[in-house]
Amino acid sequence: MTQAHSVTSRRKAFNIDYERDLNPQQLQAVKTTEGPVLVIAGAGSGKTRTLVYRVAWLIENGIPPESILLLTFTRKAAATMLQRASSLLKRSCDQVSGGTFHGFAHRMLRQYAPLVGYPTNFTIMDRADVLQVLRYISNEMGLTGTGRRFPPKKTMATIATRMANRGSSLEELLESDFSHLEDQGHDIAKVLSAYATYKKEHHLMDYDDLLLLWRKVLRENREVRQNMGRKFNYIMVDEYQDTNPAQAEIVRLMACGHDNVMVVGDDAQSIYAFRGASFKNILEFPNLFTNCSVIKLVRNYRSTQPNLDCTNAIIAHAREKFAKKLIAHRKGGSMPVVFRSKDEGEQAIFVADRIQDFLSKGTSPEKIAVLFRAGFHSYQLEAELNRRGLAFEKRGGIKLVEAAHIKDFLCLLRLTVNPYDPVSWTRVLIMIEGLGPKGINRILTATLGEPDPLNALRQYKTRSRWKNQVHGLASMLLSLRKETRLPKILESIKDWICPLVQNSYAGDYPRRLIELQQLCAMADNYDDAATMLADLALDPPENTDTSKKKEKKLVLSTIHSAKGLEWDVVFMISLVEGRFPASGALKNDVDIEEERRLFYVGSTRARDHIFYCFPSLVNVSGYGSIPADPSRFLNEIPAELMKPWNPDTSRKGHTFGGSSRYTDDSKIQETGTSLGSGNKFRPGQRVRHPIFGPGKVIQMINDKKIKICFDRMGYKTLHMDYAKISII
DNA sequence: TTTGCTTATCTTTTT
DNA sequence: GATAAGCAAA
Repeated sequence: MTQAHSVTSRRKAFNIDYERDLNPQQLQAVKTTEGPVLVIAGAGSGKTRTLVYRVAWLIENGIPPESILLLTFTRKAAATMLQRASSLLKRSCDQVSGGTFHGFAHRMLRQYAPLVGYPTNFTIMDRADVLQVLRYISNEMGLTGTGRRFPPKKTMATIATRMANRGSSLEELLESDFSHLEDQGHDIAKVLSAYATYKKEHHLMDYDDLLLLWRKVLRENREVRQNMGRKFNYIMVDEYQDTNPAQAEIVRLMACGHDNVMVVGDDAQSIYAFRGASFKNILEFPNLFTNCSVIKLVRNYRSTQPNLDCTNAIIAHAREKFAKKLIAHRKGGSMPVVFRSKDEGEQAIFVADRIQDFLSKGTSPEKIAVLFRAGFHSYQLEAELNRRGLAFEKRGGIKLVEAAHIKDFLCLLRLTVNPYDPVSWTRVLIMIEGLGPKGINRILTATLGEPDPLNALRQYKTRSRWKNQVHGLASMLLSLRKETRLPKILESIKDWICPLVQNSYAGDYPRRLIELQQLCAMADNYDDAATMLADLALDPPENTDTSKKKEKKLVLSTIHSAKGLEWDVVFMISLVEGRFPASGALKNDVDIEEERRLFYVGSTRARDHIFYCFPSLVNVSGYGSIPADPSRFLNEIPAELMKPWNPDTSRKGHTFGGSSRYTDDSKIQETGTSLGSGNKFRPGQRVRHPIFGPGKVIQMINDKKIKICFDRMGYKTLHMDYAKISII
């Protein structure tokens, strides 16, 4: 190794007892001084602990903290680990670099972007911005008029991001994932290329650009690589199973010259395929780094054996065999509970009842979590909890920065960094009364092409009534050019925007004002606007409910946002086909496999108690209550490994009966079919199914059976007594 | 041209 | 149950 630091000097200086706190495998990982290491760590196996101790160990042995880089899935995860390391060492670990791939890439690009033809004053577009730009471009190209069925902008965004993250070509991608769009490939390609040009012209980057451009810098500049290699001697990556090929290559390039890379992850917990990640990446690691040592952590310190028996059963059904069986370190434990409810309302009541049980028995609220597949699955439960006055914190829901007035504010701030950003201009200008899309378009075409858009706007000639306001805006932004103190900048922006916010959100102006003040208060943590904006875009704070009390709350979370966390009590709700596995995943096996891993991730979050809940009827908007089958994943767990909720103590009636599996007896027939049995359907007709979405009738097989080709799922034969099919 | 109103649509998951 | 698109009126 080239840049080794002496590792023998100051042993035992801090008296951490590694042997006592870690098992032999963890110890081996912690004490590896050089070369690549792959740590395959099962759920609850103490991988965070391993990383924390490794940071401590390296520092204790004389490795300068600033030469350690810790990449994690969220910024918070990095911060937590460094905090724990600090308390072990009894000294600050602040100098250790930590954060997310995107955040790190952003930091680097602010320095190196010119090497790939970008200015350093670029701004980051969030997802909503991307959608807006894509819509704008499709409109400009005349692809969205009535009668033309161009893929919705969401699909376009998905196509773009998958191409970027997987590194596949448009043709490959359309063939594999979007076969119904193949004949529109030409138009899609045109939009995508216009999108790329647009971003470059206006100094904008989306999330994927951060990664790809940073990779490009590394690929093309030997000096930068060597710099990185010298600067960061030890690189650690957590949740490596959720990285994509681009990120893997970035790691490879940054480890230039020393190969001191340790990646930690669990192939069975890979749940970000939609973002280009694949569990195969983690298995590829030894090919990327030769002489890589592989360490496996299989002992589970979190859960009890009855719980792990279930999770082992779930993952045993995976097509790819993850040769890992979790063995509980803790003794005892109770069996997972299954509860069938009549509908979602009853499910909410059940969960709320149980939560109150636990609370009254002394469990503190922050040790309880309710997990679900998608954000909206918890709506009914949220209502029920509110009714009972139980405070909760929802993760993976609407973020503070997604609120309209916050966005307005941030767009204004973005303009101080990048005055070429039309997305922000549009958002800001539309606030001015009397100024609409057409007017804005005229302004932007006249000013954005100029070398100095702000001055151009200051001198923009018009006789419209909004003239003064627009000029005032330009003057305000111009005056901020000389201001380097971030708090002052935010203050000016707030002064400008407050009257307008008051105007357009008259009802809850006070609340919004408080949130804006909170935002301004965040300025203390940052040196400049660009850093603050990047941080907010890449790691948005959850909506803090404006009550600044640090009250301990129970958690409602999507499973994705629950990654890496644990609770004493976990409820998994709405475990029915179409919800979990999600309807969009029913079409192919690969997606089902990912759903299964997701189910596995959810189940392994529980320390002591887990409740699997499923309603017999689910609400699908526009269709009312429709019958739903229990999730296939529940059926994959042998019945004897779970116990039904004891009907005696539950409210009444609707618990599932006896030992029978949750199959067809559950089909509850509500109000019959939507359209009766008459031959209302004809081949060629466009129809819609509440779960499968839109499709085309292929054939009426007989009175009761119909064959439909769904846009998203392909061919299905449905029974008309059960399926609620409507004409569109 | 803007704005206000009505109607349709659709809900994975996230850096 | 939010939000975008579509249409009529100011």
